[in-house]
Amino acid sequence: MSQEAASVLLVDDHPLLRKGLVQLIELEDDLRVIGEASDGQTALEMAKENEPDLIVLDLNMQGMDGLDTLHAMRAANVTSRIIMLTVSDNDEDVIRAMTYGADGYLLKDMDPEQILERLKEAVNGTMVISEKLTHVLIGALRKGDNTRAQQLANLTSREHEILKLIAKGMSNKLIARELDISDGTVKVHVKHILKKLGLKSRVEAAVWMINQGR
Amino acid sequence: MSQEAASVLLVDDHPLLRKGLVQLIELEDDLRVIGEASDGQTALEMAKENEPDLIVLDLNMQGMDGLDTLHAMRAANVTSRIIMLTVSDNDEDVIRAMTYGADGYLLKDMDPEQILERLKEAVNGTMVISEKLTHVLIGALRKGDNTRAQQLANLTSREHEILKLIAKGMSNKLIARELDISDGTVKVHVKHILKKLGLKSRVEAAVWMINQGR
DNA sequence: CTCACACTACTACCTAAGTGGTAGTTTTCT
DNA sequence: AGAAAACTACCACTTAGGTAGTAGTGTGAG
Repeated sequence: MSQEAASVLLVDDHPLLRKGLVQLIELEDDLRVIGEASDGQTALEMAKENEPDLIVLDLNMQGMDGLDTLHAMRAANVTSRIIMLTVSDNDEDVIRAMTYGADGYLLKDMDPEQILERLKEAVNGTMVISEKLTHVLIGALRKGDNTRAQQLANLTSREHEILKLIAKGMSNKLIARELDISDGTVKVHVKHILKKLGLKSRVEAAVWMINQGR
Repeated sequence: MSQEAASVLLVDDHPLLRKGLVQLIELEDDLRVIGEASDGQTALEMAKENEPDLIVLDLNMQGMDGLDTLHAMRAANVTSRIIMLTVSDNDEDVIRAMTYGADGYLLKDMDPEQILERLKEAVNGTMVISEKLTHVLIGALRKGDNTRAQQLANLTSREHEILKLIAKGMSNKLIARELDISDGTVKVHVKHILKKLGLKSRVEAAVWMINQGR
């Protein structure tokens, strides 16, 4: 597939982890790190400019998180292969990442050798997922009735936004002020959120969000 | 201080991060990695056997977490310098780590060069703390009145019990049933909890508990 | 023993949260 | 263009949550 080394962009807000990845990747002649970013914005810019063959994207970043960044990149027609790398084996995250157009999802606690191998596979066009996570996808593909991930996926972006604020402990009034809408409207959204998630109160929603979401 | 290189034990459940650290440390002649562990148990055993000069300990590990490991090591009379390394700049964690006998507390999002420098300082006996975190300690040292950790310690066992149930998303009525008391009484406890923690609602309490507690 | 505190319970009151319905506007999909 | 869904807003209503004060019981410290 490649006469020359594939270009790789690393995105992670932990310099230490980037360091580990760089070292790992540079062992491989087929891969060459052409850039590093520690946040979503710069990652997006670099991706648009350089169109690397492969982007390794951390899910848990401050500010614009990994999913947002992924979303933004695909919206900006970045065609690079994008692999999510994360500590979390959270169901929601995996499924969202895949629906947002990720080409793979790897866990940081994998063996470095395995990670490297998967990255090479990814460049060659294979979908790569940690073994731990394949069952999640299988579950998600079972006719859409009760998967939590689907429940969450069914939330509108507004609802999701509000759910995140609830998970910060904010009251309807505060949320209303934050989003510049009436608190009655917030109540409507909260009602829908609770219904869609099958929960009984904002407290349950907050707990659910903190445990599942991010 | 040292004719020969100081021995270092790395403890982190992310191989990738360990890789980054190893590379970083091996740049330095003064430091030599003599072991790696991915969990608390083996870390403890290795620490007891080898008594390394320095132990770099991740806070967020599965199973026995970093604080537990630290605690266990000190209980086993491990005299090595122990530096906590973590993503979290959480107040509780910092204070707990220091009271449990950590010699330093560094954040993973620091510059690798800085981290390395701090590790060397630590070997030479200096207390090292990320700058971001010094203010936390200052706050904690201000006559013991308002530290979060102490606030939590000030909760009665009943209040703590109820706080945990709130953090599961339970309503006053459910909690009352669970504890076999009236829901009015639960309200009283909740009021006290909110007052002691300086929070405004059970939702904030739930969020706080989930984030701080464990 | 006495004092302090935790735990319990109750009343009364007020605010926040959640439900149900209607309805106008914008966005998105077809 | 037209249908469907999202977002907004309002009203009316019920329930849950939080505050304030009083008070009885039990327990542990001094």
